[in-house]
Amino acid sequence: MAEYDALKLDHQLCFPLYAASREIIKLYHGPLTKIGLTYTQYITMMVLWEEKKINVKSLGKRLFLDSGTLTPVLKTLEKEGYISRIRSSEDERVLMVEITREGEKLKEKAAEIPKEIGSCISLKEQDAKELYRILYTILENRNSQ
Amino acid sequence: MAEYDALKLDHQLCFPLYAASREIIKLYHGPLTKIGLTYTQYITMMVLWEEKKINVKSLGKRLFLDSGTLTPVLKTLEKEGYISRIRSSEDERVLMVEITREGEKLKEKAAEIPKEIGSCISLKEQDAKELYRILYTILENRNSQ
DNA sequence: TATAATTAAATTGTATCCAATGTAATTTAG
DNA sequence: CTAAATTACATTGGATACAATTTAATTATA
Repeated sequence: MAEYDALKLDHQLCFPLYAASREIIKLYHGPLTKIGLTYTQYITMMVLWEEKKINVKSLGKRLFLDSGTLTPVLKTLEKEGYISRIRSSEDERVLMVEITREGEKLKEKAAEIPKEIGSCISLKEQDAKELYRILYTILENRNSQ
Repeated sequence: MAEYDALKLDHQLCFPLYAASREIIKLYHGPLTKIGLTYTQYITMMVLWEEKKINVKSLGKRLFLDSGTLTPVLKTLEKEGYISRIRSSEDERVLMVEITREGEKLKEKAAEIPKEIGSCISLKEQDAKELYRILYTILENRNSQ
């Protein structure tokens, strides 16, 4: 009478999600160390390479991270010279984060990373697309709640 | 001439994986706090509810975690009385982790958690299956390298 | 308009993660 | 047999994550 046991690692969706996420992020360690970034700093810079200027709240919504995580990351990136942090004059509560010339230059160094990593993840084109689609349905659901 | 930019958050598979993973794990915080576990402790206990006894290396392979992460987690679980840690007599390097009576009892308290969480993740049955399958192809690929 | 409620960041405290290194036990080679 | 290599786990140090709280600014309301 082998009944179904929901408390098995293999029966949980959260676990492969958690494990695969960390495994993939580990792949970034080498390439990112070469350009002196951590993964969190990297995704933060990706938003800034795209937006140029953004406040902490919007950045947090984009990255699914709160100020508890972002504040120290942003302070480090500022110290490295890649961004500047300036309070908004219209609303002193708001902190604007803006990319610097140095930050822009860093993008060139990072240019090869996506390709480099992509070749390490052996997923069929169709599976990669499916994965991407399903993950975003989860995220959209979350961000709207 | 808007050329494709691989360095966009939306063009990376790693990011939704990382974000979705954390979002899902956050769902566990409430239910797990009620029974006094963290997420890492929870997945560790899941392996032990299944295996009863396992060494640190095998546990780490199962969870994709190394001793740097597991050692402190296991010490905490031992202090709570849910597991015991005993060196193997055949090979003194090996540490065996075994579930206790208290640890077994904890499983009853955790029994409702999977259902509770499942209802929070609004994924179609088919998508959940696909996600599961694709994540495991990534993990199997990793664990064999 | 005062006061209450809300909001945006920062801070605090706890628990990971993980790379790198250390240590002790065991195996392997010469 | 014995030095070298390997293995399993522990330790260390740095960087997150995140819940909870605090602080300061702004907005809403009585």
